[in-house]
Amino acid sequence: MRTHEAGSLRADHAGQSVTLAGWVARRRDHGGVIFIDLRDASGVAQVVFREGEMAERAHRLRAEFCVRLTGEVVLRPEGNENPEIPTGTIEVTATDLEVLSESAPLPFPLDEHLEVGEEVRLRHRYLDLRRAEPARAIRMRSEANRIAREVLHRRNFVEVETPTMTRSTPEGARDFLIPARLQPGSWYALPQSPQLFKQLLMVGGLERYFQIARCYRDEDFRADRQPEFTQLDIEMSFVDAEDVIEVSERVVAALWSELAGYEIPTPIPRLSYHEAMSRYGTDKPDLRFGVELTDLTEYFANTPFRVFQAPYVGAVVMPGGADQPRRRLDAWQDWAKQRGAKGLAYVLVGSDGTLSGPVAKNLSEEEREGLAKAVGAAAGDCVFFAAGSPAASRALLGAVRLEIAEMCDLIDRRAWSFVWIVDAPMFEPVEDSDDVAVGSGGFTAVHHPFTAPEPEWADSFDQHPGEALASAYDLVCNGNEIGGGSIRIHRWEMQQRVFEVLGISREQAQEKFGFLLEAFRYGPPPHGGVAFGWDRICMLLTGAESLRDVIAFPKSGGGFDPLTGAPAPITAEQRREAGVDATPAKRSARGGESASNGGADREAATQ
RNA sequence: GGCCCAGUAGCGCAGUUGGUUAGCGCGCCGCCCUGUCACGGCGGAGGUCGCGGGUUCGAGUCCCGUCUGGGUCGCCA
Repeated sequence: MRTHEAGSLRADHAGQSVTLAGWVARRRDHGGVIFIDLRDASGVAQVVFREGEMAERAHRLRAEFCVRLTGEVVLRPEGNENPEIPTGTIEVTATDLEVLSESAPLPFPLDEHLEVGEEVRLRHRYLDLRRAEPARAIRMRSEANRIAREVLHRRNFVEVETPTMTRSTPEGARDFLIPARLQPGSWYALPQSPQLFKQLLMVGGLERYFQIARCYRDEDFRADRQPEFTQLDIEMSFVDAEDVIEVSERVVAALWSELAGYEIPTPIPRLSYHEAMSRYGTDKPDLRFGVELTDLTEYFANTPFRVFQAPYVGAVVMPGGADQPRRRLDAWQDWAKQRGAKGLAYVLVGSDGTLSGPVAKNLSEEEREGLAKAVGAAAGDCVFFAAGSPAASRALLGAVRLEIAEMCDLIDRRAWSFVWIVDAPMFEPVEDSDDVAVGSGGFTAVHHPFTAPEPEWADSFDQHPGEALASAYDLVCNGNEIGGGSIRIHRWEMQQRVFEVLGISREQAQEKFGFLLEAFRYGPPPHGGVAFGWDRICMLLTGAESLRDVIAFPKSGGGFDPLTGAPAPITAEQRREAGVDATPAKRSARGGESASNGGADREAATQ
């Protein structure tokens, strides 16, 4: 249909007759001479129509008409080159023009220079995708898929598709459900991740599995959360954590090398969960800047200030923050309250080193004396404090840290920082997590209930569940968790002990995970794996602002698809046929009723 | 579920303490234009001010409710 792609034409094509096909990106009509920017997937080329019939026909062209044309490639007249575009030295003098299809007036201009609201772009995503930037993001994602497949295929991984209509898998989230017409009243669930299937594939002897897997979680929306999202899911047999980390680093290094032109220094440094929490107040620290938390619990052990008579007192320093106007400091209070804190105590360090602010006068003279040194504050800085339970206080200070980085512009936008967070606890007390516990043991799994302990805790994790460390690892890039995984428990006895800590009875375990436990009766290999949040990785690699930019047809808030209008009501007939309202017939299926999952699993989810 | 912001022409936005016929830019339609490249010139069309109620002589503007979108906390990795 065409002989060349528009964006491929160069000066060497001069003199050739070419046939192009694409869209009218822009028309510049001078009456006697008309210029058309013809765009196809490869780029744009200028087409010239001169007087006579060709000009007459070109005059009727409009934006986004789909056309095919033939003409001669010629060098542009001296002084008329356009250095802005790769094809700027040439133009095509049209000798024939065929309108393949016309376009109605556009709902929004396909103009790189204009801002268009996201909602209208998504409603007409097929038009949005004709623009350079959205198209680039989608193409880059395709490259990311290719690179991951190449790395993994080279290492003899097997790409396997797992079901999307399944029994609910135990992640922490709500399931999307599909009524089963042939068993009215019974429902499939869409998988929250292929977690259990990939473990079954290990029992099945595949040894090295991967999948670019769609996952589904029915939770409320967030800036970067979609109800359906993609993981690069990996599982391996006969490995320890080092092996999984090594493969993960190969994948990530290849992605960043090819798509971001950045060579990730490997091995990627590691930080213990404990250290991350105490130094950065989060398990996904952004290490592109400093500003660490200081633990002042000891420092204020005998403080007269009641607020600081707490199990934990910590601080974080805002460089140059002492000259913030009162209004700004008040805004911090509101900001902290919005996060559920009572407020945000602060002390200003004056240019002469004296402390001011409402908190300062409550401190003892001794405390005031040594404070700046204790937190590493200089004259002109502002010190923010949080006091209370360690978890909540650190979380608040961690958020303050990010806010400071934003305000003081401490983040190098071109920098990449990667870090593994390791040695996370296996369990956390229920009261800390607010999770709906799977069982009633007073603990929930930090990762998921199939995560193995660190080898040194294998014998004793159930005696000290609050301290036991998991053989788990999370990969963090610029403060985003982009991947996570663990070594799994593969022996029945150990699994049983974990269930006991979680307060899951044998019957409950059988009901919820019976098919996995049965599989584990037949010589399961030691195994472990990892899953990468593919949407977020693509977002980071493309420099996109939003997850939606790297998804071809994303949903907007409330799970609504602005293009198709899904979800939509169904007819009474569909409703009846699907058995939505039917009561399930009693049957002795293995596993029993649909497994409700509490906050059992948080594997890898990293969306 | 809580909180914050937004919703005015196809798109992006302005609209003062409530006051005549709701504006601007782009786009669209028509005409003109032989070297533009975000072409230019002249003319024109296009509005349930998200929706519903209320206050008022009078509401785009004030109040209440509601819907949609974005952000955020809860939730969710």
